[in-house]
Amino acid sequence: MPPYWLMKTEPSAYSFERLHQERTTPWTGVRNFQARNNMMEMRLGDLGLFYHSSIAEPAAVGICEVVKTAYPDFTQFDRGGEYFDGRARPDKPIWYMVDVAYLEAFDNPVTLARMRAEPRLVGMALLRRGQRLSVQPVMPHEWKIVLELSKSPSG
DNA sequence: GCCAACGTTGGC
DNA sequence: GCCAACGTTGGC
Repeated sequence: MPPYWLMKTEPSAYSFERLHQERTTPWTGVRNFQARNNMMEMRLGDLGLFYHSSIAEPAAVGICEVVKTAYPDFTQFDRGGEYFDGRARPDKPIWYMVDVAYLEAFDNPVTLARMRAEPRLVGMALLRRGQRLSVQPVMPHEWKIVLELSKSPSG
């Protein structure tokens, strides 16, 4: 099991700043089976890169920690809500979520462009052509390199 | 069970 | 706003 993860979010939907304020949040709204399965593999204390997508400079901005392992995503039962799924039943949930907590912000956000330019990150799931998974595994060496990059400004 | 159509994601 | 990639849906 991969020890590290990447949590992708549009900051307009849920930002790292907001997680900082709230300290912890349920990771609701994941509606992709592979991403869900990744969350179901998460263990307490697992760490994740917090990634801001769909902005001018997409970037990993900090680190979050898994503080509650997978349990049913309540938004699937929220009739009329954005994430409602009529196929789901309380005794047969389809979608799961974990709780994540704010851990630390990077001194220097590591932009997607910078990751792409790093030869040692070739093969990272995030950089694979067409990769859209909102919850991804991160390999230990990739984790190390991203953290290393965050300690120095780019350019 | 195949696969075309459709919808969504997300970088650019 | 465009569009490539790819997951999902549904007709057959």
